[in-house]
Amino acid sequence: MSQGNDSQTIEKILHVAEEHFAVHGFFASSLRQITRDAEVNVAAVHYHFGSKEALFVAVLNRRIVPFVQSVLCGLAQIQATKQVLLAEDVVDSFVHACFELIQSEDRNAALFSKLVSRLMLDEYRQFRELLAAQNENLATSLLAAFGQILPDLPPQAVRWRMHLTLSTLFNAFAGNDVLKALAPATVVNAKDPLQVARYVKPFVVAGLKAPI
Amino acid sequence: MSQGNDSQTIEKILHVAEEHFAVHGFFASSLRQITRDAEVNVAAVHYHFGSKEALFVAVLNRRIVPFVQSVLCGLAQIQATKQVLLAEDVVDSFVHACFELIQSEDRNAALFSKLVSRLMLDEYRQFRELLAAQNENLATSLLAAFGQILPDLPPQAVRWRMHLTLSTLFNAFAGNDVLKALAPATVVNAKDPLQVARYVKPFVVAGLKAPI
DNA sequence: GTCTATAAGCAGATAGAC
DNA sequence: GTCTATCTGCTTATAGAC
Repeated sequence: MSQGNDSQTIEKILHVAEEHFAVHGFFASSLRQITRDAEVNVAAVHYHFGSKEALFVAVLNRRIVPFVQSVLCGLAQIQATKQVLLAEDVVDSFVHACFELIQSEDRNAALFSKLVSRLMLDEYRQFRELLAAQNENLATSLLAAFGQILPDLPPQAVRWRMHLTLSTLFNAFAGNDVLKALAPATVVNAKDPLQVARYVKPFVVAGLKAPI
Repeated sequence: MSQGNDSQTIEKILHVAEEHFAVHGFFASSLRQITRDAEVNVAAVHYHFGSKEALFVAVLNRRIVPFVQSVLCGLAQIQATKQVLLAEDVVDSFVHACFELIQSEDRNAALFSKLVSRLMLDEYRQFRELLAAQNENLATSLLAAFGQILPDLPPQAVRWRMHLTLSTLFNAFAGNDVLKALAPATVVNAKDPLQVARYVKPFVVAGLKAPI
């Protein structure tokens, strides 16, 4: 019990760092700005986490475990009550997991999608390896589920449908907006998760069930 | 005619900078690395472009103008021969424009999708404004085209379908791969544009035509 | 137009007092 | 566990010789 109020410090750092990493990315975020906003000392990051990279991994790991569990639980529940798994079911369990993050008390939990979008885009190899190690379960279970809902497609096509579905969902919930880059006048409200869910669900479900 | 071989220098800088910005992002790229790889002097960037930000804008502008023209020409051609515009037509004209970049002599042209993906994700406000000014034509024409192929949907839903379609297409051609982040074993070959086109086209066409 | 040298600042990381 | 002070290195940008 030799610790002081370090858990507060750790939480404050994780909270602010998550925001900075999600909004500005890993390289554009600086520990100095993060610790200033979190109102902790600069040295605290190195004391508690060891390095900037280790802090980034900690930020990701805090969200990914509950997220994966949420998706897998949702899938298991549906599979227990239904005999035939539908495309809608898989998409719903994923969307539901996103909403659990969004409606969490910790409002920054909603930034998880944006962090995952960054992992897709950037060349964070060292981080990917860490994540991949933790998520073989999710990928295996999801792939099995996608195989069930698309029994007529060859394995390669099933993987592509899964890839496109997850990319589209993560990017949609990340609140990214192409139209904003192309023409601000025609913008949609990509930041509102209720809107996102309403419009993205029919889109990916239809994409999943598309004929070959 | 007082210029020496400056056009070569400018081209070399643009070429290497595009690669660095697309792969590592704006902030993680440094002018020193870019000029080292381009085998030009560090000061050349400031002499020819003025600043790192101005270089980034120049890199984007070099691709966006021909891309927009390509999409709009494709659309106009289809509209000239057909009376009824289909979802497939709009997707095809977009995919075709991506392929023109990919099959260009300048192999780095293919990185354009990755750059746009970054613009969606990152908070490059100053760059967005510059791009938006140049692309009102594209957005207006595309929105009209999407309205034609989805006559039964309310305007809000049409904007969302367009948003989801363009996001999915740009991200797909960017070669990003969620599965790689989640589980390397189940990976698809997201870097091969032929594969991308083959699997993304039916996906987004079905998403576009989804019932409400 | 190209180059060197240098300015001015911020980054991550660490040592050591308290 | 917290803090200050500092080290080392890299960044963008510029001034001025050639």
